[in-house]
Amino acid sequence: MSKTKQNLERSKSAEKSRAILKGAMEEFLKHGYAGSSMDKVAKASGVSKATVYSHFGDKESLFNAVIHDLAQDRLKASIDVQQSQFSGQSPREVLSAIATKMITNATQDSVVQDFMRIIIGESGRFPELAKAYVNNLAKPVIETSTQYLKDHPELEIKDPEATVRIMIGSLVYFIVLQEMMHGKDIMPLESDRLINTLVNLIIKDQDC
Amino acid sequence: MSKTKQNLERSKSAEKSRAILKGAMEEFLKHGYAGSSMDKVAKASGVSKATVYSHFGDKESLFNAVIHDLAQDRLKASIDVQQSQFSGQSPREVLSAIATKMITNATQDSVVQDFMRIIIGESGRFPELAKAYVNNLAKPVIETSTQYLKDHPELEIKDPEATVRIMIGSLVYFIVLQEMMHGKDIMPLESDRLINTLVNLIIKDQDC
DNA sequence: GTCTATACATCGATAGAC
DNA sequence: GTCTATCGATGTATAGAC
Repeated sequence: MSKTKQNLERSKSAEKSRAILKGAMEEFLKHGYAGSSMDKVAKASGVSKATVYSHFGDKESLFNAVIHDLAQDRLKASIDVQQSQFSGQSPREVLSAIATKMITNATQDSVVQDFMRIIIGESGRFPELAKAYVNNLAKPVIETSTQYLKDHPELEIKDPEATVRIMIGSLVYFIVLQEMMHGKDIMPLESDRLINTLVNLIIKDQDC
Repeated sequence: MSKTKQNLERSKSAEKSRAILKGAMEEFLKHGYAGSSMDKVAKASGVSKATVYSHFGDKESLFNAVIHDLAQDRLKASIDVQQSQFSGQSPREVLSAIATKMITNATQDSVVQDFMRIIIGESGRFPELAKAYVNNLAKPVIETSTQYLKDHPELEIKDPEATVRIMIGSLVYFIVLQEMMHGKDIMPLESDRLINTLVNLIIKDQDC
């Protein structure tokens, strides 16, 4: 077999792998792990069931690959807390912008919500996947935000990491309760009220 | 059939219902909805599968009954925020006590964690169950705590409800990240640091 | 490598004896 | 009311042709 033909075959196979990963992602995000079947994954991917098994071994391995792919690529942008794009603004503006961006992203992107549902729901049966989420998504956000607070000693924040956990926790819980658990139908709350109160708590006024 | 015999039959039937509910609860909390089978539920309950169906109709109805039972009875105590038991203490002590109790309960009781996993994980496919959780568990806690802050105007809290959401959110996220998602192995944090920072944010010092 | 066809277990749900 | 036995559908996974 010629070298070009080898590469062609290899890229075709890689294409199938991506197609399977994409189909499996849709299926798992929609129906959960136990609620998904390899038959439907094969159909959604446009390949036969045997091809799915030849590429990913078994259902658990495929689920692992899907979640890791989501945690490493697809969702990195959603939680991207780049200080660079906020440079030149006051801490108050920066914190407000980060909070607004988090809530907007999670509210508009159904993949974010489905991913959080599955990663929390399966965290008991798939602890390694939960840890991958913590390492790849939660930890970077917390550490980057903590460093930002440490870089601004004029804010006089005694415990930056605990403060960041309070901020992130408030925002995540807002998304979980209002959007994912459909709480906005029952006890609505404007996100601006939460964000303003949060920023006012963290950044104390000078005149008091 | 005599009246006493009727009552005996009725109570026997009610006993079976409770046994089924208990067995189904174990099964659903451990394996999730799709991961549970009616065969295993029957085995765990000590009755035949046909009896399970004659009492609860189908799998979905049984799941509904289990979740509602958990949300209405089993978990009410875990989130019981009774001001009465905190009377006579300062607001600072009361808030610390509430936060400590929430974290302690959720950390020690695996049923609380499994319930949160399943109610969040299935909130997309069972929105009514998520709403039942909001109405029966989240809403009462938020409203009671909000009323407490309103009853203490000397704290000068501009937006009591938003403030409560921040507090509850911080605590729930701490439990989710550290315990349920196994984050304590990766990025440990003493709960006291979170609680102290939280209370200091909400209750401003007089001397500033 | 990828397909069709199939093996074998388990699923939700029910019929019929008692 | 509760059981055993069983139905048809669907589950994961694989064998064998190409």
